[in-house]
Amino acid sequence: MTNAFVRKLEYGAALTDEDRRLLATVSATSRHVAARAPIIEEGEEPSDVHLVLEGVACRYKILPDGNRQIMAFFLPGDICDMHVQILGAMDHSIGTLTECRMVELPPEVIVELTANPRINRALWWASLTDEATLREWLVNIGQRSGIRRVAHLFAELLTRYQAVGLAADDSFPVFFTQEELGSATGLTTVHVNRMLRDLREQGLVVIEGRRCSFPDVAGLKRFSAFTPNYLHFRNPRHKAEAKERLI
Amino acid sequence: MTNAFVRKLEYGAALTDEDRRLLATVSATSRHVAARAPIIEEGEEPSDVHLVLEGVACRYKILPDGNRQIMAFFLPGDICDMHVQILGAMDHSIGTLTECRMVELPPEVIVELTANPRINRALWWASLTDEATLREWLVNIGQRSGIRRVAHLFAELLTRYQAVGLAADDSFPVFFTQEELGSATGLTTVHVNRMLRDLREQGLVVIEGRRCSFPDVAGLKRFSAFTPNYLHFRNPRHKAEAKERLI
DNA sequence: CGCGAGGTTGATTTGTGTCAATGCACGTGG
DNA sequence: CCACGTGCATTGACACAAATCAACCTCGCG
Repeated sequence: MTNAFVRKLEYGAALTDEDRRLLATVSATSRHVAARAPIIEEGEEPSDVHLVLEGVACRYKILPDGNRQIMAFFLPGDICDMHVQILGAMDHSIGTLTECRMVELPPEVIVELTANPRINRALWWASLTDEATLREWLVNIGQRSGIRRVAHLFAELLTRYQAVGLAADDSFPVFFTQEELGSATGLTTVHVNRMLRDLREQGLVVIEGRRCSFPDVAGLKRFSAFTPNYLHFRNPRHKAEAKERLI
Repeated sequence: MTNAFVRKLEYGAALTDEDRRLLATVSATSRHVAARAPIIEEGEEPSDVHLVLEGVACRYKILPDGNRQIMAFFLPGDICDMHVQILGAMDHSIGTLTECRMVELPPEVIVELTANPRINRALWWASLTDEATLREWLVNIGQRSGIRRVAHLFAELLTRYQAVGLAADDSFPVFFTQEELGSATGLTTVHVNRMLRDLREQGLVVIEGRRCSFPDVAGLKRFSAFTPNYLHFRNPRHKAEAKERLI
């Protein structure tokens, strides 16, 4: 009865069982999307809100010279384009990386969801953490060396996968090519390859089969100066209790 | 009776005279803030929403090694931290660059403003364009060479100053040091200095006295591949008319 | 008048990009 | 079932953009 979407929103508000049922209901009908398929493209006017239940999608822009910058990875539970319809034309594109199971929420459903104060708060929380993640990516690309950029991205991805219960063993699926990793970190494919070799030699990252695992998570986080505060994965019940204690 | 805040929100919704009066009223009481003064710091829990009427502030993060990444410039009319209170602790800091005239909007006023559907829409629009600007900064730092990064930033700043009626003559105040420009573009001070020299020699940027002006705006935009779509400065009245035509 | 913050310039180093070749795994069709 | 093609990973040689280090300049201001 639960899915990654519900599990993620738990961090945004203290949901009731009824809230969970509503969320499970609206995300019950999902469709399969092939790998590397477009979802919405720059210039289009979006109507439905998209949400990833399985697989990975991304937000990106393609420059005149053909280079692309990936601006976000959407893991299971993530909403791709909440609110963008207010702006009219899309200023970027969204597409899948792997095969995905996705949900399309029409405007009426969004209205229904936001009418519920706890769900509304949780959706807000999700939007705002997405933006905080974007800010951290800017810091990552703007200030860190290539190897630390890749390490930091991995630390973030692991933390996010764990938050929705999909990385209990400190590993997540290899949903990316090295070229895509480069597009996300502002590095070339060749350089990403070398940085991965260095990280492997340092015992921080192991890529085997279709899994990316981390034998020394603490070391990875230390090396990349990763602090999870920007992801705001604090249990909302604790928050509420903390507030009560103040009164 | 109008100020940069009202002028900016005009782009977000078709405001009525009454809306403008309300906006002017809530932003009537402003306070002076010194240059390089903190507004909110990472870790704090914000309550009021801050808004710049005159001068320039910025959003930034300081890394363990002391480097800082500037993630946004707040020009006159810009809101610094709408909605962040939902997340609890700030994951970044906000501070002034120049002397500023700022408004602090307490939660009750935000409630009053968002109760008005047009103003609510305009505030949403402002948040979403801020996020779009952040995305473009990521593209800028991730994909463009140093000189184009600086040029693109200038093209954006000029466009934004013009949108609030403060750059009729294709120039805006020099609100930054070269070090700050470097923190915003992910370059060192020394390199920013050289890029500015190159831009001057190419006739694209002139910095004289306290003004930064652009003798060849079209050339600047072409050189930096600047397209203003992500700023979403389309007059909402045109949008409404365009929709009517479709019906 | 002298000090300090910010700007400018040169010499040198280094991280990352570019170009090019090779390897490897996997799927497909003969 | 093998041969081939294709997409992705890997490696080396080299080029270049940007960082670093260091000195000096300029100008506003106490």
